Amino acid sequence: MNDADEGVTRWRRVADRIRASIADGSVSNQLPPETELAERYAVNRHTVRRAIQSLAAEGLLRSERGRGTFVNASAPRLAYPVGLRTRFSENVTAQGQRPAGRLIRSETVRADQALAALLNCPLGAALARLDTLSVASGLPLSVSTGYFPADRFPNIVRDYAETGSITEALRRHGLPDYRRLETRITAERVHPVDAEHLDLPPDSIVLVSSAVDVDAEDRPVQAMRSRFPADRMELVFRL
Amino acid sequence: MNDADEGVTRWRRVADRIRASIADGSVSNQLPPETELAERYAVNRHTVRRAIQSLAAEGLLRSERGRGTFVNASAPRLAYPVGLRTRFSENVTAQGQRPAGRLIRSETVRADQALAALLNCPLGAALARLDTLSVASGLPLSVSTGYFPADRFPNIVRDYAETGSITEALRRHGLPDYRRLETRITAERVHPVDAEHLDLPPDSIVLVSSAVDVDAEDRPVQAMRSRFPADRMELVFRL
DNA sequence: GCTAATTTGTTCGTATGTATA
DNA sequence: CTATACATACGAACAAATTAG
Repeated sequence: MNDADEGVTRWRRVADRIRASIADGSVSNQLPPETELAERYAVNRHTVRRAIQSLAAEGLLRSERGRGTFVNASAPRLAYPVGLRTRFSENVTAQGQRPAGRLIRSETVRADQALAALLNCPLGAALARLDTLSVASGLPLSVSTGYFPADRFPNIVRDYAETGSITEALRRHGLPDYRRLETRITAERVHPVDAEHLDLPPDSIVLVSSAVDVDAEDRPVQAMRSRFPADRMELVFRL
Repeated sequence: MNDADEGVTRWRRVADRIRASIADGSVSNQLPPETELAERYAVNRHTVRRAIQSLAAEGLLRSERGRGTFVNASAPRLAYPVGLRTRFSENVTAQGQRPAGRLIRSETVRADQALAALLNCPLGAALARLDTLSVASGLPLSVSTGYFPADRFPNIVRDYAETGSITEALRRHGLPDYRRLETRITAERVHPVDAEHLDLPPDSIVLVSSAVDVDAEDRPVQAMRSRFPADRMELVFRL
């Protein structure tokens, strides 16, 4: 406890030394066991664990029970273009992937204040809620919750289940085209249910995209809220 | 600890009970002390701390040394419009806030592969790197790292330091206007240095916006990478 | 396929430091 | 100044998952 203490806690100093050993390449893939690190840095195993936890929270490390602690390989993110005519299937096929949409859940709900405002419909109006999972080449890319006016799109659930495509389901209701009005982006920790569908660890980060699509007459068609794995995806806006 | 164990760890069960006590309103502001919770749930104080840590990571709780543990009030996110002519100062003033930009750090670097491609300049070209902090009404909104061709904007650092505005600094170099070419959005855990500047807990989430601005002749003016606190901000794209 | 060793995860106990009321 | 409350740190033991033999 006497060496250049500087008021920095031990676990931070351990974390810094681990970070440095990765930066200078002396550790590239797997870290030594916690017990060994504890001995090397002359601290308790708990202190090492606290340091590793901190680095894992930054995304630098990843611990696997029974196996060890590993340096995270940072794979390039998949670019997902968002624009006036955002279509999932077009985006994916443009990158040489096989798209697929699967219905997770559906129900009919009443429009609350927020949904009524977004969809420009009366409070309490019947809405079809569709929870869908988008997959490209076996890798889950997003889970989306979409709300559609039930009177205008009575068979949206069946049509989506049959085609796996919102675009196609809407076309069957006589809507040849629609466009994106506005997209709001934020990020948060993944909801446990979404983590299951997206095959993500429970402390992962998701990009949350909230958007409204409108038809040619500017009437709202759907309000949707999509969650993307932040470490696999990048949303690209070209203006 | 024999009741319906289900193989769920104790700290998770404690976390669930705390979450429930918040959801049903029996705890609205401050949590009881850790020692009291430990006694109430018949577990060690460490187990309570592990549960609280988990809920804090979700953003539900916030611990303050010497004071206690509090339920986080979820404030509505500040909307930050992004478009062809994204200007920090205009965005902020439009919402009745007082904008301010402060220079954190600056240096001259050589363009690596990625920067050369973004800025359409030779590999190894001199670039001015500016790290800036944007604040509105005392609340830090973003940290940005911008790269500018050093030959074209020799005094960018001084001009920014004097004006606190990139727009104004570029104007002084004879560039009356510029526009946003493309914006790429993803999210990640905050870097410790950024956490300091943004006044964020070390495990927070930041939205990362990577963009290139170009002049009227489509020549790249700056490549920038901005980090926004995800729990305070929402990026809005209107197309 | 089974067992033992390895490695991370959880839980207790105890003590001390540091910020706040 | 004292009491309270969260933060750090050590030690010990066992559980759970994986790997090696």
